[in-house]
Amino acid sequence: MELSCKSEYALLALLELAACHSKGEPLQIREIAARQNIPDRYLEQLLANLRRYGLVRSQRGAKGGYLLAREPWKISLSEIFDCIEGPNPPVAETGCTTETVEKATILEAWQEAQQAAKSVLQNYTLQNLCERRDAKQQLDIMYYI
Amino acid sequence: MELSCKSEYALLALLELAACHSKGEPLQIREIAARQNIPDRYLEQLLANLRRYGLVRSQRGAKGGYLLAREPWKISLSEIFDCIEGPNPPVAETGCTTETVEKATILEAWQEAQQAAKSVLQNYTLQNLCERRDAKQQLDIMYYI
DNA sequence: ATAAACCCCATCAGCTAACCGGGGTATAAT
DNA sequence: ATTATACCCCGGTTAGCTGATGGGGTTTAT
Repeated sequence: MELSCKSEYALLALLELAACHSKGEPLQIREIAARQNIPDRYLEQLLANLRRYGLVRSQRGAKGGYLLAREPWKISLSEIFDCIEGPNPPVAETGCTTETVEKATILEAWQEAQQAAKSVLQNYTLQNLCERRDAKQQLDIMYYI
Repeated sequence: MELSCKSEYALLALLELAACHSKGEPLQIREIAARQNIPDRYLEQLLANLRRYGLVRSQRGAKGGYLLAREPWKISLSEIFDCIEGPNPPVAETGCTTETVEKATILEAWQEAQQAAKSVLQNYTLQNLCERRDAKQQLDIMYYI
């Protein structure tokens, strides 16, 4: 399974917001886009989505921008993926009885695997990710010397 | 993550082949397609793929068809997904150094989650799947009575 | 020889991801 | 009040993928 560009953009943006979170001032789309090299008009859509799902909040007007809606340690990666990748509720009565026994069996195994992946993502918070990034950055500096 | 139609078809076909495996005679595409309600021309392509990757073997000519290349307990679901979903080697130098520290960090977490899913699928064999299907079928009969 | 079955290649419709653009609206600063 | 800033919403475009179909070959049992 590939990590979609979309999700990567969202994660990168949230990582930036998490870094600014302590100082309480909003960060602008254009600033985030510039720092992480993301097409800004596209990022706008993604952030709008994250806002609708309550992961970030926005401030309009001059000096506006985006902020995390919660502390970075209260946002799991699982939630983020659900927001971005998730708008697929039209499952429409799937799940009740999946036509044939074979299909049901296969689906069960598949979902078990997906649940395993989700569990991992539930245990990662934005905070964790920031810390890992910082650690990586330190390592890079060490190697440079 | 959605289970692709493609993968489901392949799994269904292999499930049929596994059921016939003990009697050693090949099973025809059209027969599999009919039993599992799969477009036969499409299934043909999928089986060809599975053959190239050595999961099944084919017998040409009259009375021909497909057989599992190995015993059902020696084929993991992970392998199957790799064959079907897997033809994505054009990663092209990705993985060496993923541009920015942030991207690398994100990718790491993502891959960790994917690995968790893969582990589940590695522990499932076609045999397991057959058994679970049989168990399910018994249950259905019980309920019917 | 013939028919059954696989083999290979090409094409197509429909969908989604990624992206771009236009015009509207709220807000801070002057 | 006016203006500049920045979010907001809605739509269109393009490339690539998925699921599917069609045509014409080759192998093999009978």
